Amino acid sequence: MSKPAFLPHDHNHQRCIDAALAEARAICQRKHSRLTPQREQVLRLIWQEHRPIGAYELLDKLREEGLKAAPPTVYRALEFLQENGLIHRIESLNAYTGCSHPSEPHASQFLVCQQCQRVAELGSEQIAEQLSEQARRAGFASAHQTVEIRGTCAECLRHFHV
Amino acid sequence: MSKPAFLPHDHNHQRCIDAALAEARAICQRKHSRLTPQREQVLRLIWQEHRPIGAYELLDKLREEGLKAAPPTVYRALEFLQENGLIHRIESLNAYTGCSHPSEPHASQFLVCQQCQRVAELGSEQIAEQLSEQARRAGFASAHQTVEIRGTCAECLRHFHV
DNA sequence: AAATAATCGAAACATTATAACATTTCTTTC
DNA sequence: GAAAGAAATGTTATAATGTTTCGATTATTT
Repeated sequence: MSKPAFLPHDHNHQRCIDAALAEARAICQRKHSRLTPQREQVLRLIWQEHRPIGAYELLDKLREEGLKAAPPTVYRALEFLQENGLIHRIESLNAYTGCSHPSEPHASQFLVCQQCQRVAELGSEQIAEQLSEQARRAGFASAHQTVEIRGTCAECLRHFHV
Repeated sequence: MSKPAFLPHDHNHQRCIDAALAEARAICQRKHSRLTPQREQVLRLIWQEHRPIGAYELLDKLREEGLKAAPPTVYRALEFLQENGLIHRIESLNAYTGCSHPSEPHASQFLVCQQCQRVAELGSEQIAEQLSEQARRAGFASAHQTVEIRGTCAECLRHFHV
């Protein structure tokens, strides 16, 4: 995978959304996973935000779009999207964000900006390896890593002199 | 700091508890932080478990010990203990665990066993450094790292052949 | 002792997540 | 294309986690 990237605040985000949805459709078709209209709608709503979005925020947006949805509706969609690698859950925020390169399995470490709330994936296999290795030295067999770094992104550093 | 350690399942845990409480009292005295009876009680209850414990579990235990406690009682104590580096919050479990070496500030990565629910601290400055460095290359200023590895500890690997 | 700050009590409320079970829709098989 | 089975969705209720607010109490300082 490529380098981590916080896109400029003013980039054309519609392109991100369109690309993400197209990629998701392709992936699900390949895997015979059923990206139903509802699931795609949730994925689109997630991508429409620039920042991780909570389950109940999603629920509100679904309702704004006319769907008669209850919490399980959202959580089921989120579960499907996670299982298919299309979104990530940010544990430290209880929120969900679109995966920026869902086509290949990858290590995922997250940079979470405290100013603008945006998230970027680091995706360093090296770090993932090293974590697994250090764990192994303690006799521990790693199954899944949660790596989230809070801080300030480059753009916010410039703007706010934090 | 020293090597990460899952102690044997059958170690004398009372010693861990006593040592942790003694160290906590010393630290708080040094810092003029007020380790009140309630706060110490919460810390003890956390150490009495071998695994991370949730806020509401703690609440139940406080009540079992005769305290008339409400959620804020617990959360305030947890906040104090965290601020003073005496406990850690495990984000992926929404639960709290005693810090195994509170006297010195340290990097903290956690190994979380899915079988026995116990947690060990990795404490690798090297990994912490590397994460900060990778973030910095993306122009990102790190403030806090959450690193949690789910998997199976050595003892559970032997016992359960997972 | 009075003033100030820190801690605690209590009630209400807010947020996040799941359980249980009925119904509908899609897919497969005949 | 009809029946059977599997997957997805609807619905209601509830569990689990976390916060706000405000008043009372206790500790510390002056």
